[in-house]
Amino acid sequence: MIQPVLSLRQTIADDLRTQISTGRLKPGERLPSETQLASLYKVSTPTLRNALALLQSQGLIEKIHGKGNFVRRRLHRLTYSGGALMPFDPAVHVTVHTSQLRARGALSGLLKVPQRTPLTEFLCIGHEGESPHSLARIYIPRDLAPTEPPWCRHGKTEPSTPLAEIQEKVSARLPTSEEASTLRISTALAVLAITRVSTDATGRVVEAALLVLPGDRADAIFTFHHTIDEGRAEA
Amino acid sequence: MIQPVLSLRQTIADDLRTQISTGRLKPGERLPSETQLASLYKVSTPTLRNALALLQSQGLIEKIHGKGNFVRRRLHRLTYSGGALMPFDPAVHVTVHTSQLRARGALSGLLKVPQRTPLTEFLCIGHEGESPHSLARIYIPRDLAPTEPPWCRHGKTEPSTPLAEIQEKVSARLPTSEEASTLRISTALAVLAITRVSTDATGRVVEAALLVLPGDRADAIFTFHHTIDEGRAEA
DNA sequence: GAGTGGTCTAGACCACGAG
DNA sequence: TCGTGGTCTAGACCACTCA
Repeated sequence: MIQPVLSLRQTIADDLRTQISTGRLKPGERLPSETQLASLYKVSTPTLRNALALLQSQGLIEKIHGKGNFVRRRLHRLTYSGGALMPFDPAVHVTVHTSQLRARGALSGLLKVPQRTPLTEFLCIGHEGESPHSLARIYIPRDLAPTEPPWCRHGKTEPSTPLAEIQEKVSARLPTSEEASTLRISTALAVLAITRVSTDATGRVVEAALLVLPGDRADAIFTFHHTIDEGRAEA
Repeated sequence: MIQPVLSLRQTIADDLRTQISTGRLKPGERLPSETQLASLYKVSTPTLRNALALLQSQGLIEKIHGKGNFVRRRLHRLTYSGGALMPFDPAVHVTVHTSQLRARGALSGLLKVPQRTPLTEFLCIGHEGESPHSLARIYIPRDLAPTEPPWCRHGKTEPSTPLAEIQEKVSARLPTSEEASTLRISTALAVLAITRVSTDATGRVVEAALLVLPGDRADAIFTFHHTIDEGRAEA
C-alpha cells in the first residue's frame, strides 16, 4: 500500500507500544478485541494479529484464548546468581512437584549415570502473584535424594555434601510450547536456559538442574575475582 | 480443516525438518519456491510461509529475498568460556573496526565514567567461512586503549593490567534488526547477549564488552571450583 | 450462545535479485 | 523482464471462555 519504509504491523505495534509505555494502556488491562482494533487501524485482522504477535514476542502483551489480549504486568526483574534467583522476594512462592523416574537418554549423560538409574525429579515453578516467572527441573540420584527438595533455587543454597565443582551452561533459545504455556509466555519470546551440574569431591554428579527463565525478565550474572583466580585461564 | 491436534504449519515444518535432518535436503541447498511448496503441500502460501517462519526461528533455514529459501549450513558450535570463544578454530577469522567516540547514556554507566568521556570502540565480527557467527562491541577508556584490539575475544586473553574482577551478565533476547542482518539470522532467532565488565584493582572499569551470539550455535559455560570458592555464597 | 482469539484460504500487489 | 520472497486483504470456520 503506502508503507515502503515501515510495515503496517510495525507501525501499529509501535503505536500500541507507546500507548503501553506512556501508561494510556495500563498493566493488566485488556486491549480492545482484535476485530475492534483492526477496524480502528483500518487493517485486516491478520495484519493486526501480526502486530500483536510482535508485541507478544517482546513480552509486552499476553494473549489469552477466548478472553482477550492483556497488557503484561511488569514483574520484578530476576537475576540468577550463585545458583539462586534474586531478589529473594517474599511475594514469590514456589510450587514443587516431586516424582520418581529413571535416567534416560540425555539425562543419564548429564548425571553421568547408567541408563535406568533411579532418580528423583523436583519440578519447581516460581510464581510472583498470579504470574509464573521461572521453571526448574532438578534431578538427583535417588540414593542421594532427600524427601524434601534440597534447595530449590530460591534463597540460600546449602548443599548437604561438599561440592567440588559447579558447572553452568547458559544458552538462549525459544521455549518449547510446553514451557511457553507453563510460563504463560509467547513461544516467540526468548528464554534463558541454564543447565547446572554439581559434582562432589569424588567426581560424582550429585545434582543436575535445568532452569528456564523468560528472557525479558531474567538474566544471569557471573562474577570472577582475580585474587582467587584460576578456573578461567585455560583455552 | 482436519488438523485439530497439530496445525498445518507445524505438520509441514516437521516434515521439512526431518527432510533436513535426514539429509534429503542438504546444507546450502535451495528449497523449492514457496509457490511450489504450497501447491505440493496443498496449502495456501501464507500457511506455507508460516511453516517456513518456524524453521527460520529454529535456525534451520535462511530466507533470502528474491533468491529463495536455503538450508542453513551447520557451523561449529561455539562455546563462550573464560572470556573467549572456543574452539579456537583456524577457519575462523575476525574483522575488527576501530572507532573513537564519547561515552553516552548507558555506556557511561557501564564503564562508570562521566558522560562524554573519550572511548575507543572495537567492533568485532567473527566469521566462519562465509557466515558471520559472532558479534562483539568492546569499549575501552581511550587513555587505556592500545591502538591494536587488546584481545578480541578469540583465543587466549592476556590483559595488560592486572584485573581484580570480571562480571558477566548473560541474557536471552531477540536480536535487533541490525544484529540480525549482521549475523544473517532471523529476527525471531534468540541470541545470547553477554555484557562483560572488567575492573582493575583500583575499582576502575578498564573494559566493557557487549557480545551477541546466535542462540542456535553458541552457549556460555561457567565453572566454579569449590576448593577456591567464594564469590558465590552471598545472597 | 455470544464473544473472543486461532487457523486457514485464495487471491492482490510490492520489493528484491539476476540475467 | 522474470521469478523470487514480503506484505496485505476480506473473508471463512474452529476452539476456547464465560455467562
